[in-house]
Amino acid sequence: MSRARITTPSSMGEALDFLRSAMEDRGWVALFASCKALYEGRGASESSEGDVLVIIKPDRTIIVHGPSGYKPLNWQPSGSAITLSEQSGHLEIRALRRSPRELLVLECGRVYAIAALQAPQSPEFYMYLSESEIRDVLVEHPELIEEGLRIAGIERPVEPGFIDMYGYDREGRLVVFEIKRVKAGEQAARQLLRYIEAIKTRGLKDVRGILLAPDFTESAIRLLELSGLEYKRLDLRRLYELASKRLSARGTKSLLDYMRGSKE
Amino acid sequence: MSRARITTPSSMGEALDFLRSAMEDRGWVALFASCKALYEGRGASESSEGDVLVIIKPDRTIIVHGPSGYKPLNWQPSGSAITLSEQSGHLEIRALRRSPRELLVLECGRVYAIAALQAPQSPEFYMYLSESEIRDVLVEHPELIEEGLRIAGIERPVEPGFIDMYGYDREGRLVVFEIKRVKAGEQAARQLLRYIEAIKTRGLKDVRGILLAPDFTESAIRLLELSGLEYKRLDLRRLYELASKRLSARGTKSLLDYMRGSKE
DNA sequence: AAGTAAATGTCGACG
DNA sequence: CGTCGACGTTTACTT
Repeated sequence: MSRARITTPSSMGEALDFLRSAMEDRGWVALFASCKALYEGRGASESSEGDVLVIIKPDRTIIVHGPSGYKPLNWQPSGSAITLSEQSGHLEIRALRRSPRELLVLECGRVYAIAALQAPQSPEFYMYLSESEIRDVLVEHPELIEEGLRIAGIERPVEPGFIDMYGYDREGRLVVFEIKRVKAGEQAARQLLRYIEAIKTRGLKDVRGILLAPDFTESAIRLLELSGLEYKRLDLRRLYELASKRLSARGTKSLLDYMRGSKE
Repeated sequence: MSRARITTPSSMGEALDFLRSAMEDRGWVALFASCKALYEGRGASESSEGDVLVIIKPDRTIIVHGPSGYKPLNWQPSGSAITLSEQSGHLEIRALRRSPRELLVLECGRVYAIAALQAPQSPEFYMYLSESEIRDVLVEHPELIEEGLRIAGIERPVEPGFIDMYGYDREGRLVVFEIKRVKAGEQAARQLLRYIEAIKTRGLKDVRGILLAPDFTESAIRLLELSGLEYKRLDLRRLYELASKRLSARGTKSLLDYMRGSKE
């Protein structure tokens, strides 16, 4: 049996039946129709009838797209209660959200086509780079952090856990790094602080600690400055480029290869 | 004949043909597929393979939705140049935006279902051609620009961005083309000039630059003549006729398909 | 749960 | 082509 089903329904009853069965059991629906939208909630809107693409996702997010532009004409977020019915020759789709109370009603005069997909396998979408990939790039390009830095090791076990990366600055002082792939919060700052204090209690006084992240929360910066620690913003795009180069040098096709386009 | 068409393609070639013809005349497309997404531009992202819904709107907005949430996983705004191709059993969809320079590449390993809707045929929209479609026609019909011209490549990255198209004239001189779908202004002329200067600074002196558009502003023409560049008016009606023919002739692997491949 | 800041924010208006 | 402001902003994170 196929996971995908499609139809160009010849009647509203047929369309309704198809939609009902498609929406059972985590169904996913794309519906081309001519319809009118009514919305009431935080704002209010009413549209004249026109061609739209209605998407219903497995999590019951509903999105109504017009023929142009990035933004949907109407939508209702995940978890809204969707009910289908036939009203005097029209297919009516209602999506109700409880808090805040918002209602979206679609009145479809004509249904051109419906496609449905069962039980989607979600992509493990990840943005930019993993923490270890960032670290690998920084090991090869310590100048991105500061001039004269020499990386000496990674994943070094210390009392409370593992130090992501460490090295020595141009004056020979030990520098300990904590790397975060996403915005670093107070948690990350505290983690670095613990490592630094653990090292200092072992007698090594002249230690620098630097938190590396694409961004920092206010509270993280406050704690770092209070504790005499440092932080340095990472340019993820730059890191991404270098990581791609690294990977393509190993024969893995990366986005940069696509961007290079045709070569002669 | 119905405005809507649907298919659950049994091969990538079939999917590609369906998509190509669906994208004629400001068509809409909804595509259920398992695919991997690569994006680089203002940000950068990469996803593992997973089920997504790809929407292509009549204005060439492309939106990639995952199985949950309001926000798309990836997208490219209206007017981006969308090209379709088959790459070693994968369906590849590329959407290129020039300013800011952003590229989205979708590698679909499986295509579950495609639904397409033909937009209402108001006369002005009937003649709609995207920049990439104009370029594709010109690649196959360089004689529309001048006799003896040979097109050598498209979407070539150069310092400031991407060259739309380039080739060699009957005397073997390199010719760089900038294509505009609408009336070309000073901006477009400057863009071409930047490309030409970038190439000249690399040592290649004998380069021609030609701006291609249905019309030109006075200031654009002034700048072009001042800079020793050329311009050539495009006959959109003629291009449209050829584009329609191109798309209706399916299954024929064109030069474009080879050029889109990363190497020869 | 409420408040705050970022986003590939998008989108429109205006100089 | 910039900058400014609004958005049913959404989303993630802190309090």
